[in-house]
Amino acid sequence: MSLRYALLAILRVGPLSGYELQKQFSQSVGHVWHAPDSQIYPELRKMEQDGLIEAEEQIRGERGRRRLYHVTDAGDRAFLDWMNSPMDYQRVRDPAHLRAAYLETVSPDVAREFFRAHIEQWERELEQWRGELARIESLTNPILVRRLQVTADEDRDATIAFKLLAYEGLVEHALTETAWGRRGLELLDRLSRRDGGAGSG
Amino acid sequence: MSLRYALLAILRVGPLSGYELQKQFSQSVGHVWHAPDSQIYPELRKMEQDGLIEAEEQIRGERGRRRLYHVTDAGDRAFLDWMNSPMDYQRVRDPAHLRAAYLETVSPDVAREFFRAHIEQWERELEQWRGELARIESLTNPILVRRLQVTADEDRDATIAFKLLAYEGLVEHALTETAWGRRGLELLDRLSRRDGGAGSG
DNA sequence: CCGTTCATGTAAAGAGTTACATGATTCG
DNA sequence: CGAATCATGTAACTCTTTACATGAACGG
Repeated sequence: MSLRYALLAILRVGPLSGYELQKQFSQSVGHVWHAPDSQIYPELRKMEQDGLIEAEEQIRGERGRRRLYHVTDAGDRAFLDWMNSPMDYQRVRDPAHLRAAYLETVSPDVAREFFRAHIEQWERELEQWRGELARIESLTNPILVRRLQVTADEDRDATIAFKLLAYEGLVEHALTETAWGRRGLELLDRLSRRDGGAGSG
Repeated sequence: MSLRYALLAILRVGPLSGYELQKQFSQSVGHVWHAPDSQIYPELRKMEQDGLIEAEEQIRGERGRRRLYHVTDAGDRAFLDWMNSPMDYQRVRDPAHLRAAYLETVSPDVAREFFRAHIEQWERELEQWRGELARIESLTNPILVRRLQVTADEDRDATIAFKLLAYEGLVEHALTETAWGRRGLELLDRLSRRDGGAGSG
């Protein structure tokens, strides 16, 4: 149910069309909460039905149309209610660590490839999140800039600080994963040395 | 789609009923991949239809029945195929970090409670995983023991080593999260000192 | 006979993924 | 006129959650 609140978080700063929202989304919150356009458009419609947002239908050219959404008071309240409610943590579901626990069933090469891919995957995420951190620090993230324009002076530091903290947490997670992947590769080295060196005789 | 393979991983060691499977599951793999019984029973039926497992229906008492499942050759192949296929990583979807990025919209007390709950949540997971690590090291995990009984001598070290590595990775993740939560609390302290101390004047 | 454990599910709804589908505007 | 971008969805499917539902065997 977080998609709705992720969308509200962005829309609260100012009105956007579904298309713009989707773009902004994939650049900012999308790094924390991915959603494809096929999920965003229907969700916006549902939010409109629930009275959380309202659309201003605009005409582009002869037949083109564009729905500019803005948050209603009810939507604002819904967002703040969510922010003030306790988190419900989902149970852990970690396919990579699940698979890692059974790597003795595959060849060393496949196991090695598994860890290599794991490291690569998390290095990609790392890059994304570090990029986002840099854009927050340098105030070049357009959404953040727009947000700061509607934020009281004394709240600006906190606004930036929380965003930095959030992305730092993600970066730390990614670093934990890449480090783990490298330990996996080291384990494979040890196991192959043992097999290759002393052998069973 | 990992549930199916998590179930196969356990069943491969030896036949179990849905009920036993569910118990074992919640004790071992369930720490990495949670599934409630209402998901396990139907999945077993589907796996049976797909020919990955077979049931031996047993009668208990007058009307009680019990389906003892075992993995077929096709099921064994399916598991190994999965293990040998590349992982498909899901996009990140992290409600806690999403929320953290917007904590400036709530009171310091609520923000503090958020981080406290985050630390508590991950300390619970930490405890689970450390317990599992201990049970692997001391060979008191019944599934692992059964597995080792059907494992060739020279593969036992690797079997244990991969399981240790998997749970160590989860432990490290949990530690990263608790550390992040504590940094969140420190940030709140700094922000409140600044507001309380210097104020805006 | 009563509580615990064993035992197996169904039904409905919600969340997310993937593939498909369409068309307008704008810039060169 | 063609390509890129703007713009908005639907449909089908899979996965997961939550709530509901039932009853037998066994130990005391």
